[in-house]
Order: sequence, then structure tokens, then C-alpha cells
Amino acid sequence: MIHELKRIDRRSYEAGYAQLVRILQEEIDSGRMRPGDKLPSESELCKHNRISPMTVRRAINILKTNGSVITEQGRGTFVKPLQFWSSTFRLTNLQELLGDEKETRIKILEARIMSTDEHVASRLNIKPGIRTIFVRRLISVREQPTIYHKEYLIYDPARQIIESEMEVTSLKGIFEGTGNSSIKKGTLSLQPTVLDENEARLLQAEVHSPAFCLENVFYDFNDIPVSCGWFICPGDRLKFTTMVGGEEGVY
Amino acid sequence: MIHELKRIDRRSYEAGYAQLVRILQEEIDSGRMRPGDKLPSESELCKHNRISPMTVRRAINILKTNGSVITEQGRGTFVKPLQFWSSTFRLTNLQELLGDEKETRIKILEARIMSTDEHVASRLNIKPGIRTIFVRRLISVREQPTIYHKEYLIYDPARQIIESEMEVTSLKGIFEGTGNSSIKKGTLSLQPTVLDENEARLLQAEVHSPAFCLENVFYDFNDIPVSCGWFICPGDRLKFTTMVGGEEGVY
DNA sequence: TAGTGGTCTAGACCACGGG
DNA sequence: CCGTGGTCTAGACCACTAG
Repeated sequence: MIHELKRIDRRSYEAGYAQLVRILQEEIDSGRMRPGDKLPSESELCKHNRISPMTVRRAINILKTNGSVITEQGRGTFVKPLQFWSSTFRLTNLQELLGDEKETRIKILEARIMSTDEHVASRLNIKPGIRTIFVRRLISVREQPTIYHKEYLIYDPARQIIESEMEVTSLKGIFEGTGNSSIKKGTLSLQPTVLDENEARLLQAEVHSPAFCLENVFYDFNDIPVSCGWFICPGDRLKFTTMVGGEEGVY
Repeated sequence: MIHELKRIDRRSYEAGYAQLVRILQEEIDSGRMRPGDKLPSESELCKHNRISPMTVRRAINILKTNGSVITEQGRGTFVKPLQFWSSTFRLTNLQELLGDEKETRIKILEARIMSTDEHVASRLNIKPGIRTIFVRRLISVREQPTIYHKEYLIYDPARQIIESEMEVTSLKGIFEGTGNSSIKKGTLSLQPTVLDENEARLLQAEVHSPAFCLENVFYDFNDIPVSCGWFICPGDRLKFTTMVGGEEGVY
């Protein structure tokens, strides 16, 4: 019942809509409102809290985009059932692994011009045999080898990225598309793999032990691929975790 | 310049705020507005489109929550630089793998009461040796074994989940916390693994080939663990993909 | 027909930033 | 100081749902 619902505090420094989000989210998270339950109508929430419809709508919209409720025009707003499928894994798990940039070392193992094989060419949308810049890097955190990175860059003298790209030794450079801000977007793909002899040696891990392989392709503003690469990280050093249901705090 | 900006069409059936979101998003995606560029101010957008401030704010807020822009009070709204770290992998990649529920078969390989070992007990927050329900399932899509699932359920006669839980043979049942709607939330964890002999045989894959291991723990509304489990899926059948930058379409 | 959510107006006041 | 974004009002009209 709406009469039992906590009211917003107008003297608070917290915005009204934010308070309402919090109040309703607590009802849901605590289980006082269960999946499928109908929320008080917008007009009820207006009267209950003595706020205008726009403020209520804003709160409802936030709950909707963070996945807590669904709205059905003409029927009402309802607590959304637990959606296993809607959960997401965040790359920040990888970021946390790398931790403080000061403790991270990037060593270039190799950098040269080479012809692409079929595999790389298909990702860069070029013909096999065309020359690209190939760079291999080893990323260490606190002297511990953590990520092995292979990268292929389109060789384009006009862009003058050759020297600059090859010298990228900052995380920022690698992870934002090698420092070149002409990157529009990228695609990432995550797969499991097992370490081969070479990777295992470099990463100081067991041969054939499980690892994550994160493949990236970066595109410029014309949707032309400019680089692709693979990050290899042993499975015992990286885990992607997430929650399904419960507060996410992304307002 | 704002004068070159496309205007919203008031005769359109598309909501004004949605049109504005689309127009601005296109500016960003196309590269006409680059990371760091300042968007037209809210009042300019009001005048330009002859709409009220609230409508503009709504559009800006949407762009903000989908990660396209950042706002700085007193300064303006700016196109957000490409954030590699903010990208997320969605579990819908797994859902798509399973495809149509009609083509999916769930076979129970084993279901019995057993004592927990240390590993499981720690996840369920109980003492090792306490009895749980252990279920092993094989999920097949179009007769192709795709996912192997091990699950441990707290054995609580009062909850009467024994029979019902063990007979769960629907995807919905498994993925929403085994049909019991007293689930409040869960945690998921993704790691790479390699298939052992048993898993490889069941999944008709190579022994020691790479695979994803998705671990889940589900909790009730009192934050008490009720079940935990592991989904094993060969790496050649599942890939998590995502985009960094570019439109995400989550408004 | 009554109630619901969906969109929008035309302002208001505030807090913050930079000149 | 002015321009910026942040919040909010007190309504309005519409589309949809259900009885």
C-alpha cells in the first residue's frame, strides 16, 4: 500500500527524483515488492510525495533503464522479474587487474612490417599479403607478466602512424586504439583459449592452461579497420564477475 | 555550428526527445562531432528546435546514460572520448546460442543428495559435509550437446523444493534460479577452463580444449545462498562480442 | 469510461564555471 | 557578471488497457 511507502524529504540535498528512485529500489531489493507486483501509479506517487508528474516520471524512467521495472501503457508499472540474460560483464574487471598505471610495464617484444595472413586480412578487410605493422607486447603488473598482446596495424604512410604507433608503451595508448584519436569505434570479442608454449613461457604460466583471449578490431570514422589485435590473459589472473538482480547503481 | 544541425520534425510520430537523441547521436557516430567537442547548449537546442528545456534535458540525459556525452555544470556538454573500459559483454550471446527453446533439450544426467565439499560449501556459506541436492544436466540444441551444468541446491525440507527443483527441465527454470521465484539476486562469474575427459565426452568436444565456465550463486530475499552451479560451454560454440563506441541503442 | 503511462510546455530557481 | 547545466512545477493532451 502506498501509505506505507516512505516519503521523500524535501529538505534533503538529494534530488527528489533520486530519493524516489532510492525508495522504490529499496522496496524491490528488500523483497517487499516482488517481481510482477504493481508499483503505485504515477499520480499516486505524485500525491503521496507532493511532487509533479515529471519528477515521478523521471524516477520511473531511471528504474526502467536500470532494469528494475517495466512499464505497460494503460496498465501500470511492474517490478521486473529477475532477468538472468540481461546481466553484463564489464571490462573494468580487466582494468582492475592492471591496477595502478605506475606499477604497469609494457615491453615491446617485437615490432616489424609483415605481410598479413588470411586470418588477419579478413579482420582488417584487406587482401592477404598486404603489409601491416606487427607489434607484440608483454604487459606486466608489479613485475608479474599478465597480458600478452599481438597487434596488426594498417600500414599507411599518409597517416604517419608508423613510428608513433610502434612506440606506444602506455596502457592508454593501447586501449584507446593506439593513441590515435581518429578511432571511432571498435569491436571486442571474448573467447577462451589455452596457452601455447610461447605464451606460457612469456606469461610464466603452465602450458595448455586456460586463458582468456580478447580480440579487438578498431575502426576509424569512415568505418575502415585500422588495427586488430589479441590480448591473452591467463585464467587464474582474470575473472569477469557480475550480479543479476539487485541494485546496480547506474542511474 | 548549430545552424547546420538537423531539426526535429514535429509531425513525426517519433517523440521529440527521441529524435533529438538520434540527431545528436548521428553527429557523434559520424565523426562530425569528435570526442571532447562541446555540444550546443541546452538553451540553444531549445531555440533551434522550438522545444522546451525539459525535452532537451531528457535527450541529453539519455545520451549521458548511454555513455555518449558527459555534462559539466557551468561549462557545457561534451562528446565523451572512446572508453575502452566501459564496454560490456552481454549474456544474451549465450541466449542466442541456445536459440529457440523448442529446439533445446535438457537431460538430467544425475540428481541426488550429497554432502558438500569445501569448495561448494564456501559458496553456499554452509559447513562442509552438510547435505545438498546435486544435479547434473546436459543442454542440447538441435541434438548437439552444448552446455554441461552442475548445480548444488540447499536441502531445505521446509522449502519443498526437492522434487520440483530436480525436475527442472526448462531453460527458464534453470536460468531464473530454478523456477523458485523467491530468488532475489545472483552473482555470476566467467572464467576460461579446459574440458576434462568427462566433460569432453558429454559435450562431444576435444579433451583439454578451451571452454567457458560460468559460475552462478543465487540468493533469496534474505541474502541467503540457495544454490550454486557451473555452466560449461566449449569455446568454439560461444563467443562474447561487444562494441566500444558507436551506438548501443539502449535508451 | 476511468485509470494508466507517454510526451510535452513554458516557465522557475539553483549551483557552478569562467571572464 | 553571464552562460551553463540541474532540478522542479502544475498543469496539458494523447494512446492505451480494462471493465
